[in-house]
Amino acid sequence: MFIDIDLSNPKPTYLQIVDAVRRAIATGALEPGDKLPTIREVAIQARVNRNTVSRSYLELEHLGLVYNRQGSGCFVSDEGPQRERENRGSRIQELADELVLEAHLADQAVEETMKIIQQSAERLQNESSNRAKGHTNE
Amino acid sequence: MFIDIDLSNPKPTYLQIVDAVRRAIATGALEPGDKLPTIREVAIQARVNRNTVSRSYLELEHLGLVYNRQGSGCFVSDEGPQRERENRGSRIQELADELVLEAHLADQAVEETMKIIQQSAERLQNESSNRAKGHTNE
Amino acid sequence: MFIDIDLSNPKPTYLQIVDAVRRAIATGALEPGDKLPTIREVAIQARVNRNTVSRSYLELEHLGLVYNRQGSGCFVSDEGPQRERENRGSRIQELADELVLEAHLADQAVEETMKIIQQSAERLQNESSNRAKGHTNE
Amino acid sequence: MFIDIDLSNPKPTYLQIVDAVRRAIATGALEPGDKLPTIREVAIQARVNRNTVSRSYLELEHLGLVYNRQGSGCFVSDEGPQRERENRGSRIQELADELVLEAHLADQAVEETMKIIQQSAERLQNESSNRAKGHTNE
DNA sequence: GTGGTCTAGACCACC
DNA sequence: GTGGTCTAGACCACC
Repeated sequence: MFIDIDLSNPKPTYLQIVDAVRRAIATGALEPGDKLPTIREVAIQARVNRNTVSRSYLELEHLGLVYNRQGSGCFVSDEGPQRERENRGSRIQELADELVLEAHLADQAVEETMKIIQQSAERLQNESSNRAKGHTNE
Repeated sequence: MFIDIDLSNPKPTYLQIVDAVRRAIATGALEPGDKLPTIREVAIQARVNRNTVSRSYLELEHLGLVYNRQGSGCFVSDEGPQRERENRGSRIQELADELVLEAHLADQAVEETMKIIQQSAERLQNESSNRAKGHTNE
Repeated sequence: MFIDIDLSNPKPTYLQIVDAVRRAIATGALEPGDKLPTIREVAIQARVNRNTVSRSYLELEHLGLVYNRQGSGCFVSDEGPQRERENRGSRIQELADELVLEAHLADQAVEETMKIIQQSAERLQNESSNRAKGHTNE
Repeated sequence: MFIDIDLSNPKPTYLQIVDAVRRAIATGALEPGDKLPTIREVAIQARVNRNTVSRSYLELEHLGLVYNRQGSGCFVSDEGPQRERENRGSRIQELADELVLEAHLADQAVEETMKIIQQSAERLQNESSNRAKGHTNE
């Protein structure tokens, strides 16, 4: 699990780490019982302060996705993948509602919003395939 | 500029006021240099405490949309309309990107996401027309 | 009196106009009884909204430097130059105190602060002489 | 981090708290990811209302120095120390430029401005040492 | 009259 | 327990 921190991203660093782990759990890259990289390892790899990673792991524990065992590390909980699916469904609804509201306030037609979604999806598609190629060549 | 506070709305009161002003700036109802209603006026009209309105105006100042002048009032800044457009445009883009990412991680087809958007827009439409009827019957 | 608005300047536009007029009064370019350019003229020349200029003139009246006469225009008050001198003395003290405090908080030696003041003064000197040349060639 | 509120200081209490935290970040006493004392703790220690501290923490979040997490606490952001340096550096430059301009308009020689800075610095020095003695005698 | 600050006390959401 | 929001009421600075 490589975590790529984008400092220009307005999203706080610790949440970017949380998202990366959630994604790994959602896709099955991390399964129940799997050990996450140590805080120290993530800090070095992502070039952030250890405190920040510690904060991310605490957040993940609060979400019920992992459990931290002092001395041994951080592990994906048995309920992790299921919780992650549940969290995500309501998150999607929230985002959709807020997006529709903002678009409405900007006097944007629903069709225009749909177009932005479509373009965003294509961009994600391209990035994914590029990343796949990049990783192959590493 | 009439501000209608919806107490059943989970969005905090002070943010509902912020949104109302942002909308007025976005639509051109409020132009650079225009004076906003005084904090006391808004408090009475919207039936909220003066402190709550004060917090909204502070937030609007932090967004660079207005400036508050002790002894004179609150005025739309020259950069207000432009900032508002920028803020809103980038906010919509951010939301769309995050929505698409979450949908992708949930293995949701783009068509499904579109459907959720469509339903959310219809729900907003219904709420708006119900609110309009309510005002007519008052 | 040419007013040059710098939109990239964090200082609000209306305050930039206020400062320009104060400067003109301080230097004697505007004397008691002199008529200021009309709001409309300043708005066109400085490329800002008329509301903004209106706000600046109101502020100048509050400072006791000018008086606005509906239908005839805005004039420098008799007490203008003196009030301006008084305002400026206390303003300099305020700025010096805040500068020293910020420098202290940044662990900056007084000598370093002095150097910054010196450089700023030289920069102002250069700008002034350049502007003088520019105006000669106009 | 002990926060000493000076009730005789014209600077608002909530800004005195903001300054104390900024200082801690500037000096490295608080590092990215570090948890600030809770709002309740600061309120008790500094003998101010919880709302006042809450306002300070909100301001610090607007400055991009910390992030507040409901249920967890307030943490220094990864970009905190850098933002703090930038904010302070540009603030000092702004103040110096404005001071020099005001002094110039008042026909004040640079030497005179320097003297005012020097006196202000000595006054601050005396206040600090008096405050230090006060604490020793408590 | 205008916005700015502060307290006391309450209730809330998330944890 | 943590921060977030809100009210009621007070006093202030600047106007």
